[in-house]
Amino acid sequence: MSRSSRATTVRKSPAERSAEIVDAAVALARREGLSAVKLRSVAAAAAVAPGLVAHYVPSMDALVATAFERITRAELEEVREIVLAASTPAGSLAELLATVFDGEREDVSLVWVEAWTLGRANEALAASVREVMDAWHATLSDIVAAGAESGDFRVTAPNEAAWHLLGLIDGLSAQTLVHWRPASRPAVLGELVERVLGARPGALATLTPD
Amino acid sequence: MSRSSRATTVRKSPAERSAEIVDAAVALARREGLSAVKLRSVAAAAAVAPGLVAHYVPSMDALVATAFERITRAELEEVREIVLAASTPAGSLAELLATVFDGEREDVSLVWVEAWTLGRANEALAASVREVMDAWHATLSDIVAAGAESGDFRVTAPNEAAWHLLGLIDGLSAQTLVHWRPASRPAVLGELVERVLGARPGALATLTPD
DNA sequence: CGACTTATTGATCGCTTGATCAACAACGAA
DNA sequence: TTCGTTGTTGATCAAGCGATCAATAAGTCG
Repeated sequence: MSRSSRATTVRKSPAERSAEIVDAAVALARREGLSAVKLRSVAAAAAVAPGLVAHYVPSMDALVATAFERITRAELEEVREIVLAASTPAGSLAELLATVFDGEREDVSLVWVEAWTLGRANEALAASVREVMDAWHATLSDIVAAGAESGDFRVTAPNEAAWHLLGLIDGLSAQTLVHWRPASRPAVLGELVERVLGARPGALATLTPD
Repeated sequence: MSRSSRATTVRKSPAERSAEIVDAAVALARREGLSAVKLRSVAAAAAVAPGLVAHYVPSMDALVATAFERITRAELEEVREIVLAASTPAGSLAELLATVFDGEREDVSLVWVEAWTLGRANEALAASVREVMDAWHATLSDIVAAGAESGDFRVTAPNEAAWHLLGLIDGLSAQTLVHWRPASRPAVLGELVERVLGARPGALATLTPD
């Protein structure tokens, strides 16, 4: 009864353990937000002593930035694949909006909104935020430009329209985060976006599957 | 040399002192954000002992919620007055957008974005957020509805269009907060909003004074 | 099997937070 | 002036944070 605890510890390779810790941080951030990524909570999630987390990570700020990057990059990649599967720019955009507003992305929305404020005290995070936002804008810009070229969209400034769309996506996501809006109404949203882009009415109608 | 300090304290009426403390919290939140509203920082800002802040306020969460409400209500009131001064719905909206995106509202944007996340752990704040968002939507909805009735706007769902506009405002504000976008380009923004509302091209042209 | 390397532990430090409370003193009343 | 009310102070508590580091033990190698 003297040497009570000290749960049988297993030694892993630094690479493996490091990956486990980052994975735990990512999972934690996805579940409870970036602000839940603490030294001790990550350690608990990775079933590891607090000191080990600090040992494998330069700082908690860096770990938070890494978690943000992993989560948001994965989301963007997912959306990109869906977009590429569509045959027309209008179809791409319809699928993109349907995906982003499918109501199952509150976790990622929370990560985004937290990142905007935490970035003020975490330079690494701020840099990541700018990076991923940039990538989002590029994706949207490509779609809008393609639609402008094909004639599906009638826009004079595809670049600015992409900003507009990104702002709209961010803003509506944040709104749903506050649980204050029942749920974005995709049908009306599609109609409004059609107008923004000068698309043929109904071009984004796939936003309402049925 | 024993009874060294104890800066000559002046006694004020509870009402006056309470107001000073709230004012200090509001000023602090406006300057450094809601997350800077701490027991000790507010005390310092009000030139008062930490204990006195706790004495006049039920909890720091409540004080943060109060500061949020004061700041955002004041902004909305300011915008409302500007809107009422315009003679047409299009003019109202043009003035509203010009005001909101005049580039001098980063302080309020920060307060909003922080409130969205802090609200998750501060029920009083969350309630205030929903309240003021509701008030914003009502203001926008009134303008859109008036424009629809006068024929200036061609919208089928004024209520939804107001959501759209509010989301856009919130999203673009958050973007500028990250300092990642040079500055929203009002000219293009106006054009895009005209499309959303089915307004005559140039109807919101006052967005670019010159 | 014993010795060495090193992954891992967990107590610990220093700091910040919100909150509490006994002691103090400013001001008006008597 | 003296007394009592009460506005005010600042030390203090408990909790939580990131980070550090001596001690420990798991795995490997001779």
